[in-house]
Amino acid sequence: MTETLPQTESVAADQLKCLIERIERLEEEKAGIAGDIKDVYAEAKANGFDTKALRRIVSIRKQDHAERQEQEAILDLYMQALGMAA
Amino acid sequence: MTETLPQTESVAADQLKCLIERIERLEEEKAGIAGDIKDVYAEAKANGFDTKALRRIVSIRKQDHAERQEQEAILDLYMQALGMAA
Amino acid sequence: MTETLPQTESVAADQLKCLIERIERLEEEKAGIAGDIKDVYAEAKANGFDTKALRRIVSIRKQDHAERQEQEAILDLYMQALGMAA
Amino acid sequence: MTETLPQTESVAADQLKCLIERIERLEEEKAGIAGDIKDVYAEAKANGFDTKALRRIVSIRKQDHAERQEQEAILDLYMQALGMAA
DNA sequence: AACGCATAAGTAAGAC
DNA sequence: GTCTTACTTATGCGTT
Repeated sequence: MTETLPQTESVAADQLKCLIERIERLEEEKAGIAGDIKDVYAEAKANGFDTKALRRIVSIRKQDHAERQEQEAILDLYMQALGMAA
Repeated sequence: MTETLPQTESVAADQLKCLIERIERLEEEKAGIAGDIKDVYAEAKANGFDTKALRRIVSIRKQDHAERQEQEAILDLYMQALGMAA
Repeated sequence: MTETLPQTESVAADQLKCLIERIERLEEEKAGIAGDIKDVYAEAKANGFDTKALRRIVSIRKQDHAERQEQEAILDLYMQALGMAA
Repeated sequence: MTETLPQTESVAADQLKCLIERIERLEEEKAGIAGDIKDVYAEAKANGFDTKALRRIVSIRKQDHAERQEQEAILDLYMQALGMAA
């Protein structure tokens, strides 16, 4: 990118470079945390816990209970209609 | 969990609770960063960049360049065999 | 691929071509069925059903109940430990 | 669903049941075909093909070739701007 | 026409 | 070492 090119192009290039660097930095951080999570599961396993069950609990707790039950209403209605009522 | 249960169980429960809380805290952080990444892509889009192409660049840069070209070779070979040579 | 190349190469190329064509044919079929499914949801919606709830029912029913409850045992144990018993 | 409920509800329930059964039947078919595809890849692998490259070829062929090159152009442009020109 | 969601593909890790 | 399973990414679809 030299001075023979229109300025707008080099500006866009700089902008692009900057965006990508920000993304890459953030992805690094994310990967670091993912590694930490893995470590916790490994530690749990080493202490005799079933990691598969662990993951399910985490997953279940993740569903926001408010929103979940909001949907539950419609769901229950349909399930009753099908004779699937719990 | 009352005093009628063996002590070892309550210890395990405490340990479990602790593990799960650590995981949940880390996952929150991870989700936060994922959100930040999304924001950067949104910003890029708002500035007229093609986010799909952006993602491809990030992805390409991620791959170890040596290993990348190794794959490219196999791919080219197959494509030639199919008469799909670029 | 001409007769100046070793025969084994052209054989491999034929084999490759054949494999790919089989895959492509199957993927076409699969896409056709996916389209049919979409149509059924559209029809359901046209009859006043909430497609989101519909999808959830289908999803719930998909989990093989036997295997699901098998896992449920461990899960319940852990949830009790956390004071999350339903 | 007994005669104490309004007739419209039981009609809706029947309709719903029917819709769900149709969806489930189609999803079964779809899963069957997905299995067939997996088998073809397995066969390819057994014959010494690199399945990863295979998948990429199938994927590439899927894209409308015109649209593909359109994307390639944008990508090249961005890569040049970053000094990543191949 | 653009946004977010939901499914589907591909990738990488863990179990047997 | 293979094979499944889980996670991540990507594409396409429905909605607004």
